[in-house]
Amino acid sequence: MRDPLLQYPGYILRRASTAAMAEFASRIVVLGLRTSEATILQIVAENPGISQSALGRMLDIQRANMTPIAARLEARGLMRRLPSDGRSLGLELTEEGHLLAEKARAVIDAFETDLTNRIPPEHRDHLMPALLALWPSTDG
Amino acid sequence: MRDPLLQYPGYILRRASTAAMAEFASRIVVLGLRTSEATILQIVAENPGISQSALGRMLDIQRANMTPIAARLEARGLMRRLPSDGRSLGLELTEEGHLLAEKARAVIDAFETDLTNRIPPEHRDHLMPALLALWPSTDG
DNA sequence: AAATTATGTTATGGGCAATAACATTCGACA
DNA sequence: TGTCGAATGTTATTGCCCATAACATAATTT
Repeated sequence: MRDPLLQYPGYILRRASTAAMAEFASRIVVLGLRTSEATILQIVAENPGISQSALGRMLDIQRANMTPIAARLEARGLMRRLPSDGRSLGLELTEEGHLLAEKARAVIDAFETDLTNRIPPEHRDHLMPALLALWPSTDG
Repeated sequence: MRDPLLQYPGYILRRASTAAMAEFASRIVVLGLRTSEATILQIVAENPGISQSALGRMLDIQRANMTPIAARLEARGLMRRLPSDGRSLGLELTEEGHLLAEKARAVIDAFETDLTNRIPPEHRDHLMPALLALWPSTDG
């Protein structure tokens, strides 16, 4: 019963991420949100007027996949989509959206704190820079 | 255009993992394998006779999801499923399965080496223990 | 012997990502 | 100014991975 892949950082990264994402999903679903939706609320709250495309580029979500997410948030009354030029849609949260974004932020904060506390202190400060080095950010 | 979540390790973990998994998938697909299949070939090669259930427990893949994966690998002539009790199926690779597992292993090695090389040396040794601490391994 | 647990299977659905094709609009440039 | 390429949003479709429920069968426990 030996796992020959346990020595590999990419493999551990995948396993750890899957587990963490599942845990977060179970925490955020109580607000009626998916992971992607909770993230988008945070970004739009911080960047009012951002276009769907720009949002997608920040989050590595393609235009085609952003459309139904944004439409869903708008249909729930959490977000407005205002034409900025003739082709772009500028996004901003409604009052209700801001309230839910704040609640989501609290869930995120609690989750991230728990996660951080699980890391042995001597490794804690190294995780972020190591992960950021793996992640070919937006400029790929 | 500011991402307020960039300070959070769980968020970075998700983004980095998604990107890394996509890169690996694109490398392994040239062997006609999915990520999960490549992993399973490695585990079964190292643990001949392991049951579907035990394999699933090692990989956090549920029985119900293991069935079609194992059936597919068997149908491709890469793996045999031999009844060990009346209810368990013991897994072992065919000759062809071993050959493909070795090729997959080479792809994995190259990928993991590339990944490791991206990490600044001073952070390199901290990534694995930090991730392992996040990952509630098998004993939950 | 009976009750519980374990294994494998089938069916079904959700979430996230990728691709192709399309219509519209903006911008660059001759 | 008119044209052409690029950008934006949309629809439709597909694939991969994970989750749950229900079931039949076999092993284990009591």
